Amino acid sequence: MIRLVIVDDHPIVRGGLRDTFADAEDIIVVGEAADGAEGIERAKQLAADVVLMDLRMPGMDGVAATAALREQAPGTRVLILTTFDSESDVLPAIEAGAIGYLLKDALPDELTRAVRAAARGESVLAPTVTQHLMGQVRRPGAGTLTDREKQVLQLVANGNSNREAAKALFIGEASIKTHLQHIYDKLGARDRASAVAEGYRRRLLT
Amino acid sequence: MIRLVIVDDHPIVRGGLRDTFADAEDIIVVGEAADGAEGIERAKQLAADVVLMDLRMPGMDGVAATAALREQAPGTRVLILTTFDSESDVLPAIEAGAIGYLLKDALPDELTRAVRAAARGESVLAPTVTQHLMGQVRRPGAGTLTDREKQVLQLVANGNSNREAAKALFIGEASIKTHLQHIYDKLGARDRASAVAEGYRRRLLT
DNA sequence: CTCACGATCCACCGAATGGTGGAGGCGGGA
DNA sequence: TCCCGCCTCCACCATTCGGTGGATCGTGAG
Repeated sequence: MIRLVIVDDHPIVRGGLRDTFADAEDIIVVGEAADGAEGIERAKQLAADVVLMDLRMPGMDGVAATAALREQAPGTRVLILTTFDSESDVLPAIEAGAIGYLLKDALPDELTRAVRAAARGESVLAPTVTQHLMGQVRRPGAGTLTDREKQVLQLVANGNSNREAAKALFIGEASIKTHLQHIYDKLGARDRASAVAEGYRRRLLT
Repeated sequence: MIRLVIVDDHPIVRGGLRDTFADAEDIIVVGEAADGAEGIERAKQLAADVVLMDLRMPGMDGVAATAALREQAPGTRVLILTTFDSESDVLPAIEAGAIGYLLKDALPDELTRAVRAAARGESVLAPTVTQHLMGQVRRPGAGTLTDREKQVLQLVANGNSNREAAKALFIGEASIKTHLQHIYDKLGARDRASAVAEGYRRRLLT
């Protein structure tokens, strides 16, 4: 019998999931939670085998909760179930130790199979998620900005010219230009506008 | 008896909603659909009183479906139920003729009450949505980009130069520059980079 | 009909940007 | 210890961009 805990801030989604697993005889939903912190508590208390975790939640989000669970309850598998499959969501979740990543448009049947696979320690990924992962390994290192580069990009996003950004960081204009060149390389951007766009897509900017 | 149709592309959400309304004796879920076009069909066929509509769906989205329903079945009330409450989602939905706008973190009880209100022709808005609406009436016009301007901004965000954007839209480079000037004015941006940033913050860009 | 608005286009100018190819210093990990 | 990544800075140049002040045309609302 697989002991499952559902973590999602939407009551409606929790209801739908509970319903889905009602039909599976080998899966029992032992608990629910509406945010990450609560989810960790439930998973530990109830000795969950698998945690079905949403990523975007108020309070402690899914990534943080996943990482915490990996430490505090290494035997529990975390299966991400979310609406989004952007690179910026997938990678942190996998790094945090999620064993699988599904999208909410998954059919109930896929879901139960994924939970069983997760309980066995197997990885289940939605097809589009696989794409993102492959894209990532092909250019290792690329795509991660240094702290300084993030600062520069943020200043540029806020409408600062190179000169203004330089003053703000107490460095020369030339350095800003160099940082920007590196940012363009890493993000695959052609100019500051597309770099800012990529920054938002990858959630590097606010 | 209120005849309800549920339109959402996530089977899980549909299940949860069906469940929610199973307890309400005066509401009967007569149909479901996974996208806007299907939703319109169901609503017309089944003479729905209220349609519970998600905004973000593959194929025909919720806004387009809402607008179409207002024309083809004026007696049917459309109640938006979605995850997002950003200005760019709320306003088009209201303009398209939705009678209410709820978020998916609503409690089951709120949901049934909202459906009853919608059936009576009353407007129900989630509190945060009300904020957005109020914010909008205070500065009319400003902050809303025209379709063309959105296209231009998207192209710029994707790294196109003015010349490239012009070719893509089959117009002159001068027009791109004019559009950009208007975009800067409306968004309070100084250059294309900050305009793109504002575009993402206001969820005008993908 | 008239007005407002959106979309299209024009010219000119200074300033900013992007591209290239360097350079040195500094700190952490192999 | 040495190497690599990161941050800093330099010069030169073509291209692009932003600012300004116009203009015409079509459409839909009043």
